[in-house]
Amino acid sequence: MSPGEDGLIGIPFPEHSNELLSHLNDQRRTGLLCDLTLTSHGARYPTHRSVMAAVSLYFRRLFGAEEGGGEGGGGFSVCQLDCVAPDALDALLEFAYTATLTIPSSGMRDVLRGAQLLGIQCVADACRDILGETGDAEGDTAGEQRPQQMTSERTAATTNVVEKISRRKTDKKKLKKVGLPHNNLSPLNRLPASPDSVRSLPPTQPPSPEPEKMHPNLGQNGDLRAIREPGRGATLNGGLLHWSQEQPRIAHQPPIQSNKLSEDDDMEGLGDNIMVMGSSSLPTSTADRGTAPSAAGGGRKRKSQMPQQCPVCQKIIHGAGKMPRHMRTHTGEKPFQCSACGVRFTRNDKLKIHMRKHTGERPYSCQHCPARFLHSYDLKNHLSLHSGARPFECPLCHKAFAREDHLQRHRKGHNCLELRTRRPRRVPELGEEGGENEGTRDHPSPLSLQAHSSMFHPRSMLEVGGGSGGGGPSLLFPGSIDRERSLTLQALAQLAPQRLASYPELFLRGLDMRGGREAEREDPGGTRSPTLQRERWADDAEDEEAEEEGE
DNA sequence: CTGGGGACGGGGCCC
DNA sequence: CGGGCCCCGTCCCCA
Repeated sequence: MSPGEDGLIGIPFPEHSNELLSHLNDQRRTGLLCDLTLTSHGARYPTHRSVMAAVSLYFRRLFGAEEGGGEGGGGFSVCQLDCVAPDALDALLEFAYTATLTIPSSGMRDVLRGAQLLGIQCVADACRDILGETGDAEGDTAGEQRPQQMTSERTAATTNVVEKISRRKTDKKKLKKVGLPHNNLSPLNRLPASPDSVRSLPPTQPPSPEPEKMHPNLGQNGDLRAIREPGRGATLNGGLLHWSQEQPRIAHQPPIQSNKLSEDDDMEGLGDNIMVMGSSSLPTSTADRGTAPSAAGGGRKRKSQMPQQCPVCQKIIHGAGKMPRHMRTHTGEKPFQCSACGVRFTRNDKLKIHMRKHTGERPYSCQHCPARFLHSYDLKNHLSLHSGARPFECPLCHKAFAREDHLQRHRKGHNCLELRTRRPRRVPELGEEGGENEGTRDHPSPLSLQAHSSMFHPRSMLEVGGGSGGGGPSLLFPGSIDRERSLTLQALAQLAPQRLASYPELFLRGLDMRGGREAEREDPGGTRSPTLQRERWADDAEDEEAEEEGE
């Protein structure tokens, strides 16, 4: 962008907001400049009125009313919130100052209650989502009306587990679109419980929810994503916040000592009263990982390091010493700063690569042309240009791409409007029967990509299943959505006959958010691989389609 | 819309 | 066990 017409130059300071929040949190911890004290059952929490007003609709109204009343915002300095459990209040305050919500599963309800009372919409949404109380994709709004007791531990565990699935890399993209959770405090039309009522320890009257109606395009995890991964996108810099400092608050729920409680385990573990953050102390062997997919896929060697479970996002982090690195994605801490340009990074190795830009070092050179690259994968991508290889083919229009992400973008953007009329030519050497040769992580087979996620896109299915039917034409298999849905539900029964039958929407959402590749990676060659399932469904659908064409 | 570069987070391997 | 290094997949941005 060129300098402004009027000569004004805007100099962005991307880290300012992050550092600001970090410093505010420091002030809160030390009690510096705190002008508001929240109390709950005797526990006192010094805080800042401005921060609370920024994050809580309740406080915003509370202080706004005061100012309107002529006190200029200088009203009371102590607010008794016995209606919010101390632990929940602590978690909410932590969220307010770090954009990261860290709570044990057992305290989820308290936090939800507190978030509702205080009008912290995104937190309430996240808690409801995890507890399975959100209105689901079928428009069930009963969740909000459902008595909390009606949601059994099993249900909570189930939805929790599924939520783990959905809380994946796709979050980053959507988070960036949504913005920081603080920013996501959308202007509510309805007001929270009135300040007075809250001050007088009022009923658990939800301030206002209906998140899905307010952000129909966000998906049910929109706010949750923002909470779970604050460091992404807008790069909230928690600054001094270290994950280890948060450990005490979850000390009663130690990370998994061993074993990979991965998504594939989730499916197995449904109904086993899994408390995600606590997790059962599973045996160290891999026997409980079901069919030991590593043996089936012949994939990479199982690393010896103990996997650890992130207390924030419950993600299993493999590899020794990787947890601090992962936690920086939550805290936004970027301790590695470029001495040349000041850009900060969460990891030292990333800074090192970044420094190549300043040194001019491009260690990866192409053997066929003078091109040189900063990254090895750039060279890899580049080499595909020389080879002309386009191994990633769109199953619908058969357009080939050299890069997998370009194919994904092609499909996600619904850029392909040409419907497949027949099964594409298959490359013989790839092999297609049985899925043994479906490709490795490093060299994914194009065949494995044929089953695109939208083959059974939950949204489209649910929309159609919701009875509208008359909406826009489906991009795939027009007229066969019901068939897809049935196939999907069929597969659901295969995946988890008893446990998932009641939660198809959650399962579908999880698969949708998760992406097949990741799932496959976690269950290579396993029978629960969504990618394989998709392939089967796709093949089934194709077979049916071929039959129809034959008729 | 596509090709290409860059950023970012996770995993494997090694010390 | 922690950390460095490397590779990978994914996403975003720009031309």
